Amino acid sequence: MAKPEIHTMEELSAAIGVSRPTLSRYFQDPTKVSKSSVERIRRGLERVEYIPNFFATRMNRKTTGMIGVIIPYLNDLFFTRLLESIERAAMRAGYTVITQCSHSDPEIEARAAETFLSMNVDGAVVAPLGNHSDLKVYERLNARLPFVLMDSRPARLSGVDFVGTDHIQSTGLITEYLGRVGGPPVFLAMPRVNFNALEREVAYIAKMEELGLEPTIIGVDPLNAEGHFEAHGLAVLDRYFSKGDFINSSILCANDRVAIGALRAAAHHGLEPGSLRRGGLRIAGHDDYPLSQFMIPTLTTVAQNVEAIGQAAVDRLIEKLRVEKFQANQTVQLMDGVLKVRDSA
Amino acid sequence: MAKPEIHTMEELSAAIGVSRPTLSRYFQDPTKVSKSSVERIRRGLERVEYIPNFFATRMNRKTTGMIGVIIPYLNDLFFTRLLESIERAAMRAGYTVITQCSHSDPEIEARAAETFLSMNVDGAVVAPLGNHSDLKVYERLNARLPFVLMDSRPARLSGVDFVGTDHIQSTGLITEYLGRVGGPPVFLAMPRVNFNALEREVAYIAKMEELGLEPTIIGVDPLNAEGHFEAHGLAVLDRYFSKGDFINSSILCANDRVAIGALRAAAHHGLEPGSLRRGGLRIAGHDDYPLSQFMIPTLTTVAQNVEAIGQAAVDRLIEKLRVEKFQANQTVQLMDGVLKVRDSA
DNA sequence: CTCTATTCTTAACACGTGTAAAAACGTCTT
DNA sequence: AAGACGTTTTTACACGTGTTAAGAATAGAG
Repeated sequence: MAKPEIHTMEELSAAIGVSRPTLSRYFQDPTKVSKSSVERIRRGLERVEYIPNFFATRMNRKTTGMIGVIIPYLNDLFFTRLLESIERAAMRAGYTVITQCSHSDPEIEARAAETFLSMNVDGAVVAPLGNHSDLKVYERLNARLPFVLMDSRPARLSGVDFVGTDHIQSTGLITEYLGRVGGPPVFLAMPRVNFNALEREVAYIAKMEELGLEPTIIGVDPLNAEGHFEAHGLAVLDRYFSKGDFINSSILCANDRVAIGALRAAAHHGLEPGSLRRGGLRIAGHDDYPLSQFMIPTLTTVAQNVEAIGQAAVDRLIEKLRVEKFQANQTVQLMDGVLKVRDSA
Repeated sequence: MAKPEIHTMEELSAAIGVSRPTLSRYFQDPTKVSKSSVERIRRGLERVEYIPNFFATRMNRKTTGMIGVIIPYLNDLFFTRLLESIERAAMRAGYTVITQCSHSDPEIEARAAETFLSMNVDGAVVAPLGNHSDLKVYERLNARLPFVLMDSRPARLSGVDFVGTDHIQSTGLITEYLGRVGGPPVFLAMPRVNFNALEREVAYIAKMEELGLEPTIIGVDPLNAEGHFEAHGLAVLDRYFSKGDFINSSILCANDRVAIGALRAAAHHGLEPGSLRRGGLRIAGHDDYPLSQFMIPTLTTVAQNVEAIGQAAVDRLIEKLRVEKFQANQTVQLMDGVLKVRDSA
């Protein structure tokens, strides 16, 4: 049962009687070798245990066929969906994805970038950490690799390609909806862990002013550690609801995870947010988090087109690494959000 | 501003006046080099852009310092928590984690295993895909690497280390609790995507028989594609509730995601699951999914000790790769679940 | 100042595969 | 049978770093 283990192409060449360069070509692209040889090699490999050494192959090829992806954290289904869509798109294009998670730590993010450089990845896609991440890391990657930022965009960074949601549009859309069907919406901010947090605040204010309404923002000061969005939404609204504030308001949460905390706060105070009764409490979110449709009540939100963002990021990356050094001008792709009207607002 | 880019140690050696072998030792372990040289190298590296080539270093070292991790899917916070705890544990021990996601596809899982072998990872931790995954993949990894399975354990696989939750204990715990505070619990199964699905069913039946109660299992036939646990729970209970079945039962869901769907089904039918009223509908889950505490009502469940499982898996792996070929006997570590009594049951 | 221990440099080979050039082989056409 | 063409083999060098052996340089102790 135990096939003999073979560790080098040289040995394999001796074992199955095909020259090493032919084997090398076979493993890179079987069509580069005549059918008769392919057959001989196939049969040989069945009798023997051999895998080409990953490092040795990558070291000598001009292209490694790998793209590096960095996401800020894993415990968020939004990012895992994004990651999945990127992996699928990359797989379709024949690339291998190496994922690194920065765990909300700029140092880890910087180290991951170095790893990508030292691995000669063909390109890199990064979802930035946030305000406290080191912009030099992105500039460095952008200067040395085909590089695309996604999801959230540092304000003070120029010349870097970006793919994400148009928050002016998406946040404006739901702000307008809330203003139309209920009272003027209040914005429940999220901890400013990334640049989208602020972008959505700004978009909300702009839309409110356009509608001639007075913007109100609550929950800016983070009460919790980063990344605990639900706990943040719960804590902020629990305080307000305890004082009787906002119990009849339309509340637009900066994202669905905050909104889930908000729904919990409402339930805790016996409030039933919903669009049915005019004038009552309404709660809405942003992102269309996978669980939002199962919340009680189901959560009204704006869906980000995650699949399109992942696909576009990979497409743009591949476009860049094809033209090699032509350094085309900066591309910024902003996808529209889609309103998902459910029961909560 | 732009430092000169240096691509090899040879060039670096010439540029900063330190011999190549000394540089090699410096990058592997700076303490292997005298303080004066360390200082000279440090200063040199500040004036120059250089990163050792990842592949060339890994190819020649006997140990790569990498451990491979395979998880079945990303869009589940249970697995991302597990992954995070493994990454933390590995980082503490000085190892780099390479993650691959099998996307519920045995072929991708097998390919990931091959990749790990060809990368000469020092060890591998795998959360199995499920019934349809190829056991030979695990046997192969186990024969060639320090290897640990986690989370879910194939029944017909021997001699492989395992770390996971003791489902007899955990499921027994909540079954007993439900039986004590309410009517005899019904078990809402989950699609049998992994071995835990069946283990929990069996554990439920065993405990029920121990308690002298009649076990009832519903939702075994999956109505949905794999991985859509919430939709499964919702669909199954929606059917039953529509007919008036189980509306006053204690329902133990195979995991929290199923339970979230179950809560949604209850809400849809105007039912309010909870422990307050005797004799009414109760819903409980398993896992302590991160969002369970924010559900409406908050979800009663059994917490898996994810942090301990990740840590134990890494510990065991490191233990194995220290003793190298001593092939110690099989180790099976089962962690206890902890009851989390909340509002839903 | 010499002796010894440490650390460094030099030189060389190793790892496993990519790749190029030239020679050898096979098959098909004429 | 000769020629043309495509494929394979042979041979050799390349990639960037690990690693070793021998000798040179340096430091500290006496």
